[in-house]
Amino acid sequence: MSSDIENKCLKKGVRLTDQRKVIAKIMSESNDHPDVDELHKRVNNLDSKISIATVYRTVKLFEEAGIVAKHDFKGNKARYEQTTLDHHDHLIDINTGEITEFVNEDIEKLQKKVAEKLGYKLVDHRLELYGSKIKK
Amino acid sequence: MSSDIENKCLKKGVRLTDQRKVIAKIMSESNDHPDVDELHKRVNNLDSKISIATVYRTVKLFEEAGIVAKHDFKGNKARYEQTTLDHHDHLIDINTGEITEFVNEDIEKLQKKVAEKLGYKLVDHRLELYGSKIKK
DNA sequence: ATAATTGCAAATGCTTTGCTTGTGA
DNA sequence: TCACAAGCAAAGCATTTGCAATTAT
Repeated sequence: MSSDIENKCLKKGVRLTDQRKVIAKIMSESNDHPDVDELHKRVNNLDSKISIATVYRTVKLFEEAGIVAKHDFKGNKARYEQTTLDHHDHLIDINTGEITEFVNEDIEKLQKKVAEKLGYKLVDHRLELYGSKIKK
Repeated sequence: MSSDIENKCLKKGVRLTDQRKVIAKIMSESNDHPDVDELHKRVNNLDSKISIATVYRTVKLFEEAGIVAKHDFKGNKARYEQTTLDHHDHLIDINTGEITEFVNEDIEKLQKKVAEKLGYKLVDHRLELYGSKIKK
């Protein structure tokens, strides 16, 4: 059974090795935002011989192919997630590290407007909210 | 003549050494967002014996005292600026690296609202726009 | 066949730290 | 005086890379 990411690799002409298939499968199944260490652990459950160097190389390759997205949240190592159709930003729980995704079109529009007012074409952006859970 | 940052140190009870005075002066005079290497170079023009370790330690100290702000823009080393009264965000020119500061109250409000809707109290945030200059 | 990929260990780049000597309040 | 700070070099940490062996197409 080929994973979602595996199919994207085929489409983009990314050569599929056994290691890449395993990493693709793990990332396709992950609904969180694992860092390389965590990915390596999960990958090693399926094939314990895959090195962390290969995970680093593969994750970078996938990122350059637009298949996965890399995030450098505050004070942490890089974390990855499969690219989705929709654009979303992240809210990070400062106590637990838990990540919630959100979409807000109004903010998107304002960002574009701000950039244009300053004489720039908006190419990319980064919006992260850091908060603590409100107990009710 | 004591610098702006030097005064803040006095107010916060941060011990003032010769090295810290020099670093404070340099940062007070800087209107850009220098990284530690750049700060070290500027500082060494006034006192060539100040080590980069001291710059690292001092910049961290100032940050913890709320005197300077640290930014980790995409793909770069940490950069610093003196904290100002107003809160502002940054637009980074993807071609030149040039940084423009901006303030947008509407975006701020929306961020707070988004966090609350998700059950969080907004504690901190990060908003960076990346763009390329529009030629006219 | 053969250019690309892997695993390993060593190298990297930024940042922090241990230790000894120096110094501000 | 004496707890704290500075300078130096070594250590840390995440990530990248050189090289010889292996593999996908």
